[in-house]
Amino acid sequence: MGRRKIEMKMVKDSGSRQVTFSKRRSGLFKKANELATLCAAQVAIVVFSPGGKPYSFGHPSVEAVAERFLTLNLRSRVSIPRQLVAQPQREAKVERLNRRLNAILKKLQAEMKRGEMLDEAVKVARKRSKFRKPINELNLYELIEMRKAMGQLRERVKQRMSDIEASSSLLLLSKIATKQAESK
Amino acid sequence: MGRRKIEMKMVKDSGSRQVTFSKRRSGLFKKANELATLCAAQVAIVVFSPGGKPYSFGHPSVEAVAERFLTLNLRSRVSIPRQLVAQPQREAKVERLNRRLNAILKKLQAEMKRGEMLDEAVKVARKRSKFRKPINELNLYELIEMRKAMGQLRERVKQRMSDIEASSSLLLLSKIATKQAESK
DNA sequence: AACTATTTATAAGA
DNA sequence: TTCTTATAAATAGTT
Repeated sequence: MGRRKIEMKMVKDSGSRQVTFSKRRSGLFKKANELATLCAAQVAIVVFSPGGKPYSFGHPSVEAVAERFLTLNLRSRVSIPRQLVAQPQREAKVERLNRRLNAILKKLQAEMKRGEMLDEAVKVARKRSKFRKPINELNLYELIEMRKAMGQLRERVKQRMSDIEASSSLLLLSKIATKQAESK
Repeated sequence: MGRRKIEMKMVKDSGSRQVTFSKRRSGLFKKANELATLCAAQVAIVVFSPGGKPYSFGHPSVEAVAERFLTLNLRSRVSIPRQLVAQPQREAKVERLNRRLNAILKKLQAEMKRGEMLDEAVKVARKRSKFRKPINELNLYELIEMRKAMGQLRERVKQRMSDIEASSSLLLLSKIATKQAESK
């Protein structure tokens, strides 16, 4: 989009790279703003320049978009044939599965609450920093702690998901195996 | 940028809006990718469509942007003061988040239970098959449906998890950006 | 920061 | 959804 076509590789000259970054960053944010305006969409962007400076764009704000997932309206999109859904005749195994899933969800919930605690910690830290500028040691510590807890949270949630997946798959496999045995 | 210039206001027709969103979202992500490639920059984007569907772009990934930033900027010479980890001084906003989270988890749980309904359905089918051997059309159909529904359920849960991860990371990033701005 | 020759994105249409 | 194409917009190189 200019006098010449350029290769899609990192611009070598550091001066040009900075100029390109500046132009394209503002182009990107403009596009993001247009997308939000034209489509009533919410958009959040965070960019770090090659020099490590952070820039952000948010419509209505980065925080609002990030928090929106909490208000996502879950609709049931799985269509289950009516005749399959009927008969609420629960047996022992179903009950056990039910209890296990509930337990998992409780843990998930507890872990999510930890995430909120971090959010809160950051707010407290931000308030403190108003009285102790520039950024102080305490805030650095907090960031590190936050990062650690974030990572742990993510790992634990991933693990939980793989548990759920594994048990679902096993359940399905066992059913198929049973049906095959019956049909012989 | 097309056959005609358009006003920068929300596209009224919902169909056109969806088309515009789709095209511009991919354009935005392409631009983001170019920015990252040309400038060795790190970029993270989260977008919600007018219909509420979340989309994300990250280079190298939304999570990695957070990770690398913290690694580059924080020296490892710290021990974390205990008092930082928890100050349960809940504010109204945190409470709201908590309630939203609980609501979502309830829905997630409801979806999980739907998965269990399938389990039950298979048992019903199995009982039926005792009277109609070998395996009948209905059972095959049921199995196929079950497999499909299982897969969809799993995909949805995965998607939800990646939404949560992306949003968490963005939230963290925005906080860090704010903190840096404050410290200047 | 501005200026343009070009390239790229995309609105409308199929 | 995907493609085509006329046109608007972004931008690479220049001043």
